[in-house]
Amino acid sequence: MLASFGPDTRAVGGPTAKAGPRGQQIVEILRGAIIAGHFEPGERLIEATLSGELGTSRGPVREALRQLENEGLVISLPYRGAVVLGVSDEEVQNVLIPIRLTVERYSFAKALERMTQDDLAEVAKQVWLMEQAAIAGDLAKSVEADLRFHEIVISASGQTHTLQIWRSIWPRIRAYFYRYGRSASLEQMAEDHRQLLAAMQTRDSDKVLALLEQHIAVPAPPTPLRKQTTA
Amino acid sequence: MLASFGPDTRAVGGPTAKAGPRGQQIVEILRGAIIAGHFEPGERLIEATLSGELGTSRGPVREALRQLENEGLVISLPYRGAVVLGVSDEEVQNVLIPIRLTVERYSFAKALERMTQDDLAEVAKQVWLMEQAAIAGDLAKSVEADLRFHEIVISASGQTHTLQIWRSIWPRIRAYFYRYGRSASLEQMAEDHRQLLAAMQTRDSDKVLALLEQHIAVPAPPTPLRKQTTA
DNA sequence: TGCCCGCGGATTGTCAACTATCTTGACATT
DNA sequence: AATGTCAAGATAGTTGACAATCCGCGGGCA
Repeated sequence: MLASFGPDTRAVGGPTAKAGPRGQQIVEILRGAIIAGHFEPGERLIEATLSGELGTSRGPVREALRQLENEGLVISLPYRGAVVLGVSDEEVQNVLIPIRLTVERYSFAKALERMTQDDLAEVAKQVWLMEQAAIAGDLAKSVEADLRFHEIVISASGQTHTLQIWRSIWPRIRAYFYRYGRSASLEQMAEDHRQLLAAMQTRDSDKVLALLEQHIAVPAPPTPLRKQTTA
Repeated sequence: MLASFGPDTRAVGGPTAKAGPRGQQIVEILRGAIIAGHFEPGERLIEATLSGELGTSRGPVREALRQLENEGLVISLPYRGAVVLGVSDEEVQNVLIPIRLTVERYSFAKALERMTQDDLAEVAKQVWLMEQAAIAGDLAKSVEADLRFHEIVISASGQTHTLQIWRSIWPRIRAYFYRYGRSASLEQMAEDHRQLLAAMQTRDSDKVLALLEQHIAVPAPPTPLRKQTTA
């Protein structure tokens, strides 16, 4: 056990992780801890232990582990507990990122026809937040705005499965970049999204898709330093 | 409620669906019922009702609904229950099938380097079962062998996330083809897999990938008869 | 008439205790 | 020395009762 849950434990997912109608908070706490590297790949997560540390019963913890399993951050072995999964360079390059591209290409194209001015305003808000976070050097807030930017657009496309798949892919990619610090600069990130937003405002489909590919395509080639296996 | 669960209710997933260390059977029963169309898209699934009909408590049913949610067959609304999801032609063509292609291309290429003779023998067994099922006109058995064929190969590739993603994509595609009867003939299906197996035995990567694309690519263009929405 | 408010039913969310199953290690057997 | 067997501990799986939440509906009020 590498992580500790004090009262100051924060999910990466939100500014005030306290919000949440149920023990969904637990999902965010655990996801944050895994993505931030407070758990090592291969580490075991035991329901009873976690529920004790989080001050709740096993029910919500159980549910949280199920969701993390769907997000690919954890795998649960019957009567053995859940173990934290790693992500290999290879799978990110060959599977996760191509899938993300497929999902987002379709979503953005679809969303261009359907987004209202209000939707675009909401997207613009995230870009602004991202710029502020970049100036402040706040990685967590940048990532949060990034997440929302894409989720707003994909939601606007109105395609249930597409959104659901995106939500199951994104945390793994995020964990990968967090763990190996392979992110572009915050400024570059904000700039990418600003251009994307500008193109969306003009409803220029070709331009949007070109920017999108560029944005999602992996910023740096994999450096085969560690032989990272998935367990 | 359109479905009834008698003692003869069978999951599509296996010959003897009784097997299973836990109420995982419930997942298979419900998945089978949804895919077979015993539930209409939009129909509500209530934990208490299902647990009563299935002769168990709400816990296992709850867990089953979570898994079905990951497989995209169901979506669960807090304090409102779970509802059965539909799949649109558009999402299948533009998202689900491209993702399946990405996953399987990578898996087959990877598996070619790693599969043992025993693995290939197990694949050959599925082809044989598929041929027998085709002769007998047994759709369920054909699909079962199809499932295993691909799962064996993807497992052999040893990529955790890839396998997990495939398992979350496949049920939706299966539900789509079941609902709209868009499958190729059983004979054609068996033939596809026989050729695939033959190419794999020669470790001819180009040939395998070419056959794979052909096999997965949608057999017929979507007929825009019903405006099928996802809920 | 039209709108706000609160009450009641329906449904999931949470909990603590109980049960089934697996894993591990010690010990006997060959 | 290798292997089979059993018991104890650890862990998830299951259950039934209770709490929290949401939604619709009907009555009161301007």
